[in-house]
Amino acid sequence: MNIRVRFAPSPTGHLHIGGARTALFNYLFAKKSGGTFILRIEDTDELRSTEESMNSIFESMKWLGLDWDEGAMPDLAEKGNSGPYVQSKRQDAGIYKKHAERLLKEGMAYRCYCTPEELEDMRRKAQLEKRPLRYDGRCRKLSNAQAEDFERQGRRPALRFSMPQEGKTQFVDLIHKEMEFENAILYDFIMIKASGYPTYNFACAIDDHLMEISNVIRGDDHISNTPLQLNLYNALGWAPPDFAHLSMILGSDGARLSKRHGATSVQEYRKQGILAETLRNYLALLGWSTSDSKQIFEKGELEEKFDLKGCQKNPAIFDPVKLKWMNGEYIRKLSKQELFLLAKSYMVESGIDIECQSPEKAADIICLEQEKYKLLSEIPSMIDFFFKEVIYSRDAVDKVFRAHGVEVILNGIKDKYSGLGNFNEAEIEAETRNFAKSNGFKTGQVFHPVRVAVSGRTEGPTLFKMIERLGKEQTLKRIDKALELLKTLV
RNA sequence: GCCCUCAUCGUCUAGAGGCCUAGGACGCCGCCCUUUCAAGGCGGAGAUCAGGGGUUCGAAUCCCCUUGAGGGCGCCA
Repeated sequence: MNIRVRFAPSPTGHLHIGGARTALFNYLFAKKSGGTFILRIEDTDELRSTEESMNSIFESMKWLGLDWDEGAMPDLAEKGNSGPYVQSKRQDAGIYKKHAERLLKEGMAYRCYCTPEELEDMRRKAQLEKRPLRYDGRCRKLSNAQAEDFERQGRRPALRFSMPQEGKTQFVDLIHKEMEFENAILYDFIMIKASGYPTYNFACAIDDHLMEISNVIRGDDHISNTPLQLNLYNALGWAPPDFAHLSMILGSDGARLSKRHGATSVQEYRKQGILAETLRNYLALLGWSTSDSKQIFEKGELEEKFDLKGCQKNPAIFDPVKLKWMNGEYIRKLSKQELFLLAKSYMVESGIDIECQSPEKAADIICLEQEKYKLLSEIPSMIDFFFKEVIYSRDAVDKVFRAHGVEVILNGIKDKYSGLGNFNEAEIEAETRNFAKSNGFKTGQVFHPVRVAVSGRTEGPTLFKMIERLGKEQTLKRIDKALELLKTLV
């Protein structure tokens, strides 16, 4: 059998972490088995769906490298032979109506004239009487006269599926194994809303069948929808796909991941400077693992190793700290050129005039601190002093410049550096050490003030590499500036 | 309230009856390296496997109950 899987987001916002994880698992499952990965847009919520969200989802998917073989594409284009892949277009094509009418004709669906208010009352009453909150099926046996009466009142009916009231619905979930539901607790869900739009449970099942989806891999929150959809398949005489329900992703407090836990969309993490590779790797490990608990995967390795068998049944808490650690790992693996290209936009964004150095020089400077970066967004603040006027941090001044002998040291170093013909790392280091030794200073005693004088801070790249990159002119200028500052200290 | 699901270090997890005195990773602590901050190396603390009953010669692993957590019960998806 051909493996065909789909990711079916509804365009009501940006692609969030949970959705991205579902998309990734579907993608990996397809790649692993040489199957087809399909992107379907479920925009049957006519009030909340937006084209903007749809495009944002496309963009996040592309960025994550989750390229789909079939489905909706940007600019209203489509790819594949099972289209359209946007449900509103399928609705326009009459696809849902056709199958709904067949069920209606065969007596497996019925018109429901209940108003939202009536349904709300029904639920309230059930709540009060401690009964299950499901629809009581009152419109199932409406007489023609009653129906006509409602029609005359101007009520537009919704179409409900007639759920079997006895027996059980069973299926084998690829992750959870055997699942069983009493049909009596299932309910007559709405297939077609009064507006004519299909509901999720209806459109989803119809499309999965028509698109020949072999495996439905989705979040745990859909478990209770599965028996509903299974009964629909059954009524239609269709063979259902296999199901696999992924555990949820929770926030640090164990509650469902939401805004108050911090960034929740792929886009936000991208902005922070998480690499796409990092996010893929991290997300893959939320609810899935290999038997050796491998953490970092090489390019293409996830596609090769992914397996539904390694999926966890229990929910996973999203850990931003581990994400950051992993991002550092991936940043360290970047080539100089890759890092430079990635960092560039963050530099420009934070107002650094990157053009004041040659691209080679700028790349060189950025890579000086490569092993320290955890987020691309923190790069500018770590190396900005190479590109603009030095600013002495309060902290550094208090900690270093107030020590004895700083003035003597800076003056001495200034002299030494001025006389240097070859202003390179080795020469600078030799000269600096030499100065310390011949004047009876400990190396640290000299290094620290020099560091603060040229960079304005106590932490940074290897001192002599840093000074070489700064250049003779800048270095001397900054030592002078530090000397001026010293005079103002009391 | 009803239904469903889940339960191993703080967190992500390995574990499919004896290999478990429970392994790895993040984080934390210490040491080494070192001019700083990182990175790296080495080491450490951290889980009576939610609790209680069974089954078995033997259970983290199988069964039952309890508890806790999550999900669903929408003309949302």
